[in-house]
Amino acid sequence: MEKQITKRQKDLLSIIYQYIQDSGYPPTFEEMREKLGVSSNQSVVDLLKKLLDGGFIQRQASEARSVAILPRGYKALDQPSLAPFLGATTAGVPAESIEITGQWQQLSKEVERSRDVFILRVRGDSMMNAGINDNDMVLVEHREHFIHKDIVLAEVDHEATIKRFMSVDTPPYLYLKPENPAYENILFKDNVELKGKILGVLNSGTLKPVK
Amino acid sequence: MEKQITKRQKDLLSIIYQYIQDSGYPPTFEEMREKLGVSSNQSVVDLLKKLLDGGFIQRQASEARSVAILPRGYKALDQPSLAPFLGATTAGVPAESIEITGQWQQLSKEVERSRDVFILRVRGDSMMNAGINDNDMVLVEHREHFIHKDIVLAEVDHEATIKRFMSVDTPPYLYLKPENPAYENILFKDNVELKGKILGVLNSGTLKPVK
DNA sequence: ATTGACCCAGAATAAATAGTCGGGTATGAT
DNA sequence: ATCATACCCGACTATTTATTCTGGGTCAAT
Repeated sequence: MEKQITKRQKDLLSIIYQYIQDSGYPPTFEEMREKLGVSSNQSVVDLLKKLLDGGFIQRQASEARSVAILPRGYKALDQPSLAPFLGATTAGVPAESIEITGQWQQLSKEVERSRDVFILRVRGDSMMNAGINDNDMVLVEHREHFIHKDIVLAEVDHEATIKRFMSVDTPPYLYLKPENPAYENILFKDNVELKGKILGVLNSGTLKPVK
Repeated sequence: MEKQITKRQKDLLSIIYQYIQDSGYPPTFEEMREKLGVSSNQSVVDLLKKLLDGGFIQRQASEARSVAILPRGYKALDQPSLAPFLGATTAGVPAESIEITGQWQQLSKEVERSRDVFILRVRGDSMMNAGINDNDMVLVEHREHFIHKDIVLAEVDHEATIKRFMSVDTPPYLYLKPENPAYENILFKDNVELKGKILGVLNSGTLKPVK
């Protein structure tokens, strides 16, 4: 059983989160102590230790303002994670043919928990029959699971590409299909990884869902 | 004429940006000095002063790791601005009826420079005939200028609301029109400010442009 | 009743960090 | 020529900040 966060730990975590939101950088021990409303910074030391052990935060010993909130910490706060996720998101997409131009991050817990979306610029015309053209910007959602006919961001031999995911009950069962007859299907081997689902195309101020 | 950023200043700005991306918090003078490849931290002091005067960064005197990059700094770097913009963006939208749930940020410089988009959750049904319903999430772009029939985010008496912007050549010339007969038109007086244009609705994983 | 998890007080110490002083060089404009 | 600007050097000081120490308290579970 995973260690649960306690009330007081959550207080501190929230203080750290708010401070970073407000100022752009983390608080000092003294500032945390003050906001916690205690008179000893030993309390801060103790609580930080717990948060650290619980995997809610990370920090560099002996370095000022070096605390950062980890994904688990954001989850404990029911807060969306913003900038800290950028690195993680883009790190998974070592694209040559696709240029990473931005990101968008999901938010409210009610609608779609753990939404994780980013934006790519498409290079190439392999999906033109699906309305995705060279130079288009597409909105991609990180996913683990896909269904038949999803348009997916795939990594083939460490090259990022966009194709339609096909799952049929005759051989070859699973393959990637370009929406352009000039290109060939791609069969699933261990060199194929699916990274996300294309939700829509962004162009000239409008957002068009893909089908 | 605005003060231009110099090569060396841009170097430092870039170092700060990268450091924050990597670690989640800003660097110390010493770290900046090292990355700049100089031997005196006076150099860092000088450069930071210039960046400060130029409006590229802000910081708290005598506080460790207190530097933050301002919008102008991001622009100088040709970088999209992420978290730092959240505060600025939301600050302009003191909404009661609309809950701010997130933001989406700027794309590539080539396509639409200075794009500035965020996400709201709609409260109320005054636009239901335009396909915008209670609880929907909408994508809003900050704008200064609007054309006839744009669906806009307006602030009326400091209350945020979404309506259709109407510009006709008979009185009352300019007004806001709800897409729901149960509501009344709103005429333009000095209590109305337009904040942005609604680009589309986000729901269950798809993005539907509004018309 | 005792233990351990959690939390707090008040201080002292050690280390990291920002800021200062008094220069120097090179470049381009007036 | 001299001035201003941008940038740099090296050593030093002042302040902020993290850490350690010594000693508590409560409360729930064993």
